[in-house]
Amino acid sequence: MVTVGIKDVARRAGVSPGTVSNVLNRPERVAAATRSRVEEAIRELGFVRNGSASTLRAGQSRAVGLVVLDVGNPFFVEVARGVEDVVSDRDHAVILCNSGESPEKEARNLRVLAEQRVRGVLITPAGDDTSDLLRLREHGVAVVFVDHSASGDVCSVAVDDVAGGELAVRHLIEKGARRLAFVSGPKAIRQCSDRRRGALRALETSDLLPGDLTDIVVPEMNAHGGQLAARTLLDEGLPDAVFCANDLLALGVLRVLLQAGVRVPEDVALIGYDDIEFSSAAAVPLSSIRQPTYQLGKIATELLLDECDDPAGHAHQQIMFQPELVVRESSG
Amino acid sequence: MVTVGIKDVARRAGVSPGTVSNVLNRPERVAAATRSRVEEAIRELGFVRNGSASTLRAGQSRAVGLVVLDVGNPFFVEVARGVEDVVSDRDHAVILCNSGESPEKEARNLRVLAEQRVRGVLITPAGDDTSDLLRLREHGVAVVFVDHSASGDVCSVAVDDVAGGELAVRHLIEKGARRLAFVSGPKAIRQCSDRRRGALRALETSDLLPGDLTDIVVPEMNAHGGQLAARTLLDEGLPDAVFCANDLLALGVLRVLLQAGVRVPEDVALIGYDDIEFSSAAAVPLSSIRQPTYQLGKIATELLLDECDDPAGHAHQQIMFQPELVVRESSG
DNA sequence: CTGTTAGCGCTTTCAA
DNA sequence: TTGAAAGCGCTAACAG
Repeated sequence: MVTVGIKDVARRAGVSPGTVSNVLNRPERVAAATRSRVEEAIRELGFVRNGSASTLRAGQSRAVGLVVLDVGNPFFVEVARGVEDVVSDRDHAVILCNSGESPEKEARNLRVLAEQRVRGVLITPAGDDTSDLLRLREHGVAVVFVDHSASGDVCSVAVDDVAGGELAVRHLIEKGARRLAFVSGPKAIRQCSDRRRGALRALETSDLLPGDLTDIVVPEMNAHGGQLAARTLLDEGLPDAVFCANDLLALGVLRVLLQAGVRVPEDVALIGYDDIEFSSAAAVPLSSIRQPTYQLGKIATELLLDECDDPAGHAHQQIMFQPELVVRESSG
Repeated sequence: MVTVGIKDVARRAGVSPGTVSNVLNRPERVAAATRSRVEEAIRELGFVRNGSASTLRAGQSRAVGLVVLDVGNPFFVEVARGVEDVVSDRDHAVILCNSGESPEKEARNLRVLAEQRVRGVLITPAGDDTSDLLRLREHGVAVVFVDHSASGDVCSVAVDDVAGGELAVRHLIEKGARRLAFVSGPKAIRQCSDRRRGALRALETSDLLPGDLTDIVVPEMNAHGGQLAARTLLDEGLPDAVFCANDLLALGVLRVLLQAGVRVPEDVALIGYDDIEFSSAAAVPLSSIRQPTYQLGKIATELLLDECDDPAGHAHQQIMFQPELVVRESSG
């Protein structure tokens, strides 16, 4: 095992360690000839800068944390892509963490990120208690909420989920649905409660009553959760239409319904949320609510890094996008 | 911005910094009373250990790197789940990197991981030149190949892709296919070339000739690549059956074929690879080759951490799983 | 433009 | 069982 430090490089190039550090961090301050001598020594020796040492000395790293609810969900993968693109443009790294919708796992992830002294954290919170996050900020870690709208003194980039829920359910009602079901994950997840509120709002502007919407809550917002929900639906009597809080749930519901011989959309209309790529390729192409997913990640990261680069001159912003209805066969 | 160090904790608890460090790292060596006093001080002060400092001092971090070809591919997400489970059991962290099948991005990722002084790297290499990786090992970073079989002095966990390719194509031939196409990403990706070799082997054991298999190579192994391939197929004349190097490609092919009015499997039979969750829910449920994906990640990580914990007593292992044919409608 | 120097916060002998 | 002290490798003043 070889360990090459900045001193070894300095010796080899016949300069001081400080100069090597300058070549690494502020190359413009070093004479071209010296610089190339140092660069050659670095190459010859296979020197790799010790990130811990520079982070320790500089007081902060060149990494940001991204904490998502479910890495298995293509929605978050697309967000991550947006983050990654900006971050690597600015020569930083992303540490991707998965909270699996669990506040405990989220807290563990945040502890690790705090220990790593990341410059900032992009997070879709798993619960409604964001006090841990505010504590992070006191330690000098910037925070931006992703797919979650904040108030006042934090940046956030979100999509109007109430509007999205309303869009989905109004569409189902226009297609003739009178008895509806809403399939979602735990109510503590804001995306779920907001989309539900939107659904209720659509009911209000129709001749239906709140009681015409049945809630089915499952523990996880993935295809497995959807399958569970569909079985409940099958047991308790099918509604005219089902609105799922995301496409993964809808795909699971679709699968079980089709297996049971239920026709979609003839017997039951179905709509999901997020418009992930797989939805259009499903057994019955899935109607959904589309969000500017990549943009969410991209803009959130720009906000975060701007805040890190100039904390004083930074004004917190809350950005809210509008979602869009995509109609396909499942509700056509 | 608050900065609480180990010294502050020590002062508050009325002990020395060394004792605080012991509470953090070897609690059993500290008297119970002292320990709880220190723990209380930690809580009161909101102390978070500086990971850079401890990594610097200890010479290595408690993190491992995972470099995958495509985070957008559910196959790798499932691998990552296996990795994550083991790693968090052992109180380590994962730094997840995406090479996007590009050796350049891979090299950048490896540099970052080397700077972070990760204990080890789990990687599915993007090219066939693994010399960068061997260099990593000289710097004391353990390496385990995932979904890629190595020889002799490195650990690897893989699935027999030649056997898988053979399984897929033999099945298509048994179903009556005489003219076949193989859709894959760049040949430099080992998964592609191995699966193709398997396909040819199946041809050999039949009455078909190598010329009966047409190669369609697309730049990216995702749904978009599949769509491209399908258009080529449509232009150049359809074969009886299509074997895709992964399910994402197959899903893309399926979509374009169906849009063009081609019936699957009546006009063209189709089989993918990986058996990702979405495949069974596709417009025409997709036949595929199943691999023990989660196990791949889990076992690779165990091998890696064992090597890190006891480099001397560690014997390198190459583990090879056998894949399994899953027949669904698309080739039924 | 380059060298010297003083730590960043923590771990880890070694003594007490 | 606890304390004192010596760095880990690097950066950022400051001097030259």
